[in-house]
This record gives sequence, structure tokens and C-alpha cells, in this order.
Amino acid sequence: MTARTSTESARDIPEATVARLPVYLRALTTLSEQGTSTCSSEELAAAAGVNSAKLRKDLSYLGSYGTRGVGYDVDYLRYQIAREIGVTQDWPVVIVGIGNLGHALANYSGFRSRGFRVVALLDADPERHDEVVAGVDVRPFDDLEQIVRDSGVAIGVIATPALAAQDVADRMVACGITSILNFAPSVISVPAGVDVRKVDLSIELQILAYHEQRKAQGESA
Amino acid sequence: MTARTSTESARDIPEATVARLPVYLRALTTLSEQGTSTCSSEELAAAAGVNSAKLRKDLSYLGSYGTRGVGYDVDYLRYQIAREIGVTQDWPVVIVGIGNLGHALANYSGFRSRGFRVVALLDADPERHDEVVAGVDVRPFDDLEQIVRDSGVAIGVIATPALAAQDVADRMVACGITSILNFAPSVISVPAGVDVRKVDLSIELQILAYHEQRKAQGESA
DNA sequence: CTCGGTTTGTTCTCACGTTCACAAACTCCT
DNA sequence: AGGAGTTTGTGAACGTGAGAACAAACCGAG
Repeated sequence: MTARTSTESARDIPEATVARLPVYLRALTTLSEQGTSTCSSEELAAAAGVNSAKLRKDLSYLGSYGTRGVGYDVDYLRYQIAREIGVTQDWPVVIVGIGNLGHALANYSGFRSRGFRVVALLDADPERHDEVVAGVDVRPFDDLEQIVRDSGVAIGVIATPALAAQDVADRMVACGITSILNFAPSVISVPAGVDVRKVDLSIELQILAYHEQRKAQGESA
Repeated sequence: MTARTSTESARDIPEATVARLPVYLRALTTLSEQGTSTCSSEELAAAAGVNSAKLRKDLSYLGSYGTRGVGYDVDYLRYQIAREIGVTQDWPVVIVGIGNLGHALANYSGFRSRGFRVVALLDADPERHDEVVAGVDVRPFDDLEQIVRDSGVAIGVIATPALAAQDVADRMVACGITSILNFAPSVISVPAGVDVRKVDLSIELQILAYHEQRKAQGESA
């Protein structure tokens, strides 16, 4: 028997689509807050900043949640996407490295509102251990094992300097963490089965600089 | 005459390649700091976390800067990539919205070290106008026009709440800013010719959650 | 019930990005 | 000088993603 749950989820959703689902989710939340109960693919696509054909194709991977001739029920579709992504459940998260960025992340409201709960803030520097950030007190990095075990944490966030990132990642993996969001400006390597995503603030600026330079060159030519 | 400068730059570099060039640049900087003077595509690819064939193809768009049988001169290649991206020059940048994230961005050392100079921090809230962050004092948002004019700013960073983002973007565009890095969790629309890149902290976490949920489903099946 | 108008879901085609595989080119050793 | 060993740069195959276009399905009016 290869039976699945009653709500059979599609087997393989393309990565590009997965990356856009959170955008649709946010657009739907905005529409819902504005009191919109129904929307067409055209409207939703505009709100999400994508092509309507692409939107429909993306949604088709999840199932058939629209009604032809009518459109989509905003709240229903929102729930379906949230369930598909997994943000209907609670995700305990640890943040390691409570510098400027760690502070910002700990205070970021967008996490909590999407099911992410910051259960611990860790830092290797003892001087930070008396601080309380966003209602959570900063604890020694060595508490990682215990926290992960007690709270069932699967997702870790690295906001340390570049040099510490690989060590932190190793310790996280050793504890059983299987998803890492890395803000440190360094490439970290992890064993297969562990997902790593990277956010590098300066890379995005450099990409803008490249295009900006191109525009300037075009003018002077 | 369609002549160009003596160092003729390749006409069109694929977007995917452009996005990776900053990664290579950082890897080369790390190698250089470690005292490495030469590296093969295999080594550099490992340091950057990509496939070596992809690395070589990416570099081939810039020109032929390696030596067959030997590899790449670290400092030479580093300079060539930096020049191609445009980070050999100075990029004045304005940051609007000095909340938690704005603080972190203003203090982020990765900007300055790559030619980005934060010339102004702006916030609409008068209570923040006496603050000094990272050596730059916070000024009223209405000073935007003057600052952009005086400093020749082409790149703006939005770190405001979602609701303010579109207004800020409109004002930036009106001032002549042509590249925007948007950290606010909202889709902003700008006229053609203006580049916008988005960084959304919670989207990355949601993508991780999706894969994490998948792993868990696989186990229980 | 039927018909016109609307919107989704899907198929098809094209463009882009990735990877393989190998010829060209370089160094070093004999 | 010549040949063995390395490594780059690139052509070609492959896979993934984007967009256009259209049939299927739904609503509402008459």
C-alpha cells in the first residue's frame, strides 16, 4: 500500500514554485485584510508581482482550488497554501549570534505571524548573557544541545560573523537540526539531508551595482 | 563607430551568472587573505559552493582570465570580477527606515568593504532624528531629495514597514534613484528602468519549513 | 434549458540554465 | 625538443522554467 493521507499532496512541486508560494500567501493575507473575499488569478498575480499564467500554473501544482468563471476564494486558497508550505503548524527556531542582525531577527514580527517561534537566542560572548531580547533571554551557545532536545527544534538561524558560521553549523547538525538559514557571509558545508539557505545582504547590493553600472555605461557610449 | 573602451566587457552576462559573481568575489577574497596566490577552478568552486563546470562557464562570460594547466591568479581574477560587478568604484547609498533592521544594515561592515558608502539614514519618525547610528546621524525623510542631489545617490535601501514601502519607493524614483533594495515585506511597483531587488527574511524560513515538512512526511509514511 | 461571457487548468513551445565531455593550451620533467 | 600530466574554455546534450494560447468548466440572464 502506497496510500497517503486523505488530502493527497502533489508529489513534486518545482523549486521555483515553492519559492513563490510564500509571496502568494502574503498577497492573499493582504487581500483578506482588505476585506476581499474572492479574487481572480489576474488580481492575485498583480498583488504578488508575477505573471498571471505563471500564478495559475504554480497553483495547479497544489491542486484545483479555484472555480472557473469566478476565481479563487481568498481565505480558502490562503489556507491551502499555508498548509502546503507548512506554516499552519508551529516551528520552533533557534537564533545563534545576537549582534545587530540577530537583534533585528529576534524582533522581526514576520516570523511569529507565520508560525515561527523563537525559542532561544544563543551567543558565545558571555557579556551578552544577561540581555533580554524580544522577551527571550540570551543564553550560552553551549546550551544548544539541551534546547534542541527539549523544544524539538528543527530549524536554526545563523547570524554570527563569517568565521564562526561553520562551527555553529556543525554543532547544529550534530544536535539534529536539519534546516539552516545562514546570514553569515560564508559558505557552509553540511551533510546530505540538511537544507541550507543563504541570505547575503551585500550580494543583493552588488547585483544592483552591476546593473547600475551597465545603465551608466549605456549613457556614456 | 560602435567602439567601446579598451577593456571590452562582454555584452550580455546571464542573470544567473551575475548573481553568483559576488559569491566568487568573496571566495577569492578569503583565499587571498589566507595567502593563496593561485587556485584551480575546482578549488574556487569548492570555496564558493558550486560546480566547477558552472564556475568556469560563468567566468568565461567575463573573458579568459585563467591559464590552462595552471589555474587562476587569485588577486588578478578578484580584480576582474570586482571591476565587472562595479564594486571597484564608490556607491553612495541611502537607507530609509531605521528600525531594528535599518540599524543592522547601517552597521553591516560588508557594505563598506565592497564600495558601498552609507551617506544618509532617513526616518519619518521625528523621535529618531537625534540618534546617531554607525557614525551617521538619522535625518528626516523629507531630506531625501537634497541628499540624493548632493551625493549623487543611485541606490536606495528600504527597511520600513510594509505600508510605507510603496510611498518611499515612489519618492526615491522621483528623486532619480534607479536601483532599490527592498527589505519591506511588500511588493512595490516602479517604472521601467528602475531595478528592484527584494530580500524577505520570512520567505526564506518558509521555504525551509516546506522542505522540513516534506522530510517529516516521508518518515511517517 | 440554452447561450454568451468569464476565468481556470493545462498543453505546447521557446528560452534559459546546468552539466558533461573534450579539444586547446600550458607546465614540467627527461 | 618532446611527451606526459593538468587545467581551462567551450560546444553540445539535457533538464527546468516561463509565457502564450486554448479547451473545459462555471455563472447568470433570458
